[in-house]
Amino acid sequence: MLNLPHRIRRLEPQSYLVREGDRPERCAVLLSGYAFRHKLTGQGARQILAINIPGDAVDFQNMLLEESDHNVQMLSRGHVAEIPRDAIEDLVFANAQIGRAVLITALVESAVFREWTVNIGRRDSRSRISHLLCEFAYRLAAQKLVTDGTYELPMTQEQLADATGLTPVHVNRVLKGLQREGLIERDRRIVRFSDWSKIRDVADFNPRYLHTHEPSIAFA
Amino acid sequence: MLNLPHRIRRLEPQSYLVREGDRPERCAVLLSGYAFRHKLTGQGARQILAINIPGDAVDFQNMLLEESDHNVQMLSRGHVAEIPRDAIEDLVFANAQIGRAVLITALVESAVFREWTVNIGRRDSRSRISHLLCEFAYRLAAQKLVTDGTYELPMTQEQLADATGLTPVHVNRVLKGLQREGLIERDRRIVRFSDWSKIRDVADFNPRYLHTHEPSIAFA
DNA sequence: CGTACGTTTGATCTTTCTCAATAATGGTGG
DNA sequence: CCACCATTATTGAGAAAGATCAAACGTACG
Repeated sequence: MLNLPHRIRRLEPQSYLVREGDRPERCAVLLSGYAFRHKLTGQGARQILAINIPGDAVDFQNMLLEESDHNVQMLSRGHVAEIPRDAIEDLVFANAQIGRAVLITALVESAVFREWTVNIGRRDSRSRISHLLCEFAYRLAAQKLVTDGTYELPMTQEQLADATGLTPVHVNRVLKGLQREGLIERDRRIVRFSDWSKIRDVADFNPRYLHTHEPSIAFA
Repeated sequence: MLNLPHRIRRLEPQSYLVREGDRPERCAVLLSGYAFRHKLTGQGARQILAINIPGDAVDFQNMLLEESDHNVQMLSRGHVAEIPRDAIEDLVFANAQIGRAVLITALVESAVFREWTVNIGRRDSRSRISHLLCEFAYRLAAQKLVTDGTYELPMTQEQLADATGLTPVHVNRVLKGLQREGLIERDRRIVRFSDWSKIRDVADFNPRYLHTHEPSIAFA
């Protein structure tokens, strides 16, 4: 895909890749750094919908539609390659191999949205936060971004709250609880699982929805 | 799409169209009746993820993946046309027009998943239930299934609860409340909005995420 | 080295859940 | 058509998870 014409851009934390209401004109591929999708309610509450990690194509979701229905913002500093909408569209519809790959990517992200709905709708705060930590670990591991069972979670507790439908205060209490129970270790934004099978059980985490072919080695 | 080889089936309420873990072998198009997607947690709680109405193709979401990550079940009696996976795949990748249409359909459903996450994560029970009622009305209206501002919502209060992340008891209290406030009228499963603009405001409902080109006449 | 942002903690309040009982409804077989 | 049964809806009382409010504490960076 990076054989297409593209432009590399360096982005600061909080900068917008997509704004709700925009007409999508390009698709960014995250080369480094993290991004997040979110939406605001009429009352100004924010719901974070997904976290994107390096390697993710950030705007298949909006690309073929007339206007974007949510925002995408950088979580950390990073780089993206921006490819014009037309170039991607031509490629996707000209080449069945690539078309299939793009469609599958979009469907897998859709599966992740569904799992988040389950997480927020039907798990208590402890499972809910653990689930987010597990998903993130698992996806990072697939990109070889986990070392010694340790990874960086570049989110503030307020962002974690907006991703899980909780308040920052409650997120803090739950994280401390998980720590007290010996399920996780934390230092700033660094997270380490003491025992993968325990946290996985607390989280009710089943990676089927990620549709990864081979289980990542770190978390079998 | 119905020019492809297909088989019409009549389905009873509660019958499964897709089970989590299945390898998708066909794609069903709903001709009549309603269906719903759902997932169960390890503790047996159910989260309903989406409602499908006549005209929806029920399994673009799983079709290209190795195994289904959620269940699809009939809500009411109805008919589906089942098209073999291979036939659809060939068509989608051979014909760019159709490929584009299928991709857009999948992306719009994805947008609906996102809005449900916002609804469950960041709206209180009153807005949340109202939002579901508004979305349903709006989508039905687009299919000309609303008459005199009245439509059938073929869901039990338990199903409404599983769709909104609430309990059936609370759903009941909220519905009664909306009724007492004069926002909705109900008779069995029939719902009528006394004043569309009022319920829309309570629901914080903005149809942008449905990506319908023309607003449905009933609810402009 | 101060200032803004993020984290932590305590006290209190509210929404929603849980448990339990009763009432209404719809479908079925006789 | 009617009586019966299972499912669904409704209501009340009490409990609990998580929210809110408020303050203090850390820490990173300019």
